[in-house]
Amino acid sequence: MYRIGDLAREADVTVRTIRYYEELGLIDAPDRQDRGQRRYTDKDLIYLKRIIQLKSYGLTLVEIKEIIDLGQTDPSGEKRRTMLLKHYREKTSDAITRREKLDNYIDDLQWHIEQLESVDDFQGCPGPACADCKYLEKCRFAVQAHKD
Amino acid sequence: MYRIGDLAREADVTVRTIRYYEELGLIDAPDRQDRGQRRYTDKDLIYLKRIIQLKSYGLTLVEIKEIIDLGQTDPSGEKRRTMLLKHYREKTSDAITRREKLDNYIDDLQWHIEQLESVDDFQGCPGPACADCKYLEKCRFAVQAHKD
DNA sequence: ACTAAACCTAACGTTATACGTAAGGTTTGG
DNA sequence: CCAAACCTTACGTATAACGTTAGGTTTAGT
Repeated sequence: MYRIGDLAREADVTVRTIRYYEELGLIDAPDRQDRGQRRYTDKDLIYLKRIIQLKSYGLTLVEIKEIIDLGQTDPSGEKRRTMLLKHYREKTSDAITRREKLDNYIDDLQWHIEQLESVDDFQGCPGPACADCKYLEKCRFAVQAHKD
Repeated sequence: MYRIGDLAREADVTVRTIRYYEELGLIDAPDRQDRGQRRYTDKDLIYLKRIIQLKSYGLTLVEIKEIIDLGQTDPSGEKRRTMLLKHYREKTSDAITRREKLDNYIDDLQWHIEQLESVDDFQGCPGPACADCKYLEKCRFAVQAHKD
């Protein structure tokens, strides 16, 4: 049994954060001892840590709630399972999209680094130096690609 | 020569956005015709598109400004080149870190999907069903890994 | 020469996220 | 018994990236 302060320490968040998550419905309102203080179990700690982990993946609290809510209702329906799957697959493809963008970004930085290391007049960019820049194609592509 | 509205259309942003970027120092204040309207060149358009591209990579306007500022000063110093390289390398490793997190997230979603597809009592999770869940290890790891 | 559309500056407003913080009172544990 | 930890309510905060008036000026086409 943890008191709220203990739970906060274990999960490395503030007490306010825990109450806030409860308010949002991210975690269940726990059992209360006699006259009112919250008491948590290990299971609660695991849930909380999962939330924090999802946050570290870049999800917002609202998105996390969506995921949690899907898992909460209707203890065994097949429809529900299907919905969950659909939802997870959407999340996955969103994430993959973001990943592709990140890859582009890293690639972009990469050739800028290469360019900096190899090009002489690295400050005249873009400018006359473009004429014989060996990264010209990537550069143009990078800019043009934005047009969709 | 573009007027601000033309530039906005070409880059698919609003006029306000362009003025705002100028305010932040992301783009140069362009030459003004006689009595005050902004006139832009193709070079300006390229700059603007590059900014938009960097935004699409998930950078904030402040981060974009940092990158731009580095490229602005001191037209030929070697120190500057070194700094730029350092900065770009930092950005790269930040991005790689983010990509790793994204990968974890995708992986996480992936086995949740697999679990949903194969586990019977997918709602008793976590709970007694954990005892013979074949994803137990990943699950525990996912939660524990958060401790750092 | 006229006029509607486009432009100008200045400055306040907006939406969203994720809590922080203060106030005033109650519970708990050593 | 008392300080530390807890409780609720509710207002405050910070940042981001523009949106939106308001009130006036410029420009381009007829």
